[in-house]
Amino acid sequence: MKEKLKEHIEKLIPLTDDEFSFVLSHFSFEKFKKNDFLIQKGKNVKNCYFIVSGLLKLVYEDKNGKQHIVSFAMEDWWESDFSAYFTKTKAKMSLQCIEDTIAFSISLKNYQKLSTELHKMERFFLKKSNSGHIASQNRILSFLTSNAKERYEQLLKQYPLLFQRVPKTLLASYLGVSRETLSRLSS
Amino acid sequence: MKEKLKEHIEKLIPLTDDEFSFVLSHFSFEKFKKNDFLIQKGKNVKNCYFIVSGLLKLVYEDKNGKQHIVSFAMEDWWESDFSAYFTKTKAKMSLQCIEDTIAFSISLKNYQKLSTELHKMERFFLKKSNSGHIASQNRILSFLTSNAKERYEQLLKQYPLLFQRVPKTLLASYLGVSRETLSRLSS
DNA sequence: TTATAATTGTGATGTTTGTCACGTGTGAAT
DNA sequence: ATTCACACGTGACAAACATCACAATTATAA
Repeated sequence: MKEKLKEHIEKLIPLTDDEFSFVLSHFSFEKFKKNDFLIQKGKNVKNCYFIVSGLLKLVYEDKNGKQHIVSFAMEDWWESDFSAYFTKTKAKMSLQCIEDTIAFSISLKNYQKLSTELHKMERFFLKKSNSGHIASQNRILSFLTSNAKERYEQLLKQYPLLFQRVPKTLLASYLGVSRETLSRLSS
Repeated sequence: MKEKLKEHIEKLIPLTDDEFSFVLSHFSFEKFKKNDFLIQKGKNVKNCYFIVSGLLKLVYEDKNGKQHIVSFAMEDWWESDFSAYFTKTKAKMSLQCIEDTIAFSISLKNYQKLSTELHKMERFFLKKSNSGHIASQNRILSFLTSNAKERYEQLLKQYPLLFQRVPKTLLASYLGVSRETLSRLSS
């Protein structure tokens, strides 16, 4: 488990063993069951999570109670309701397990402490944040340039495994189309 | 001009005068005319820009030659083709002036140097990147939860001034609808 | 000024997508 | 074994949106 986190960080920033021990001391290790909530809308967001294994959905519920999937979170991903996390406000979204999940969590206090005390980690978080931003921009682009069918095919290509792991309803919700339309696209 | 940048940074991170001088030495000051390109697709992306005044569009051109607006950039914004900038690859998007524009630019080398040598600035960039990520996620949410008319009204509410400054065609391209549909929404 | 291009609105029409409804199959729980 | 929730497909219809075409107005440049 520790190795997973270490290898992940070292893809961007090499760390000595002592440095990694220091890093690790800022995290907690947590296990969750299918359907558990890591973040619940309306509540405080204590942590940001690094997913070791499992699968989650970051979900926004609109005024009509309809659920929209902002993101799937899987192995090697960092996820949270970042807006609520960083500004210490109530969650606007929920983060819920689609499968049993193992994760490391870090509180905002520890995130800031770690950033300050180990410069390398601030650099790591910066790089991660930049790639998150770029990934979101690409998703925006897919909405601008592609119709439902094309977005569906892009998703298939990018995450072929996702297909067998999550119900089509959730894929539809991620793609921004109705369940029925997605069903007709597959045929 | 300098004051604009200083005030902007100090909204997040206080700086001494000496520190700000040091920061400033990493930037260049540039002026652009309407229709000028700051970034051109297919070319290298030398800089990230802080917009002092003016208005720009970050545009992606699809395989059919159709243009899609990923973002408008205006006063107090940071903009670039971040993916190409950070990975030193060719631009997939263009950044072009809609109006005459004044900006500070910073090269990747100086961005990294500044981050390393003045810890505060790495923290500043991290905060900026986080808010950029959050803003993009909100835009994704607007595609998931809202139809063209609602997205149009949200845009109006968020940037009322934009309306008089840019042709409707560009607004339509930002919203992901056709020019004609947008025109009919307004009435 | 004059010519030319860009911007905007609007009608007609077709495509895409959403919604409602129904049926079937599957798996989990009692 | 039976019940019940969930997942999935599909038909019928309505709504949203795109595309093509044309006209009028407003910049812009020669």
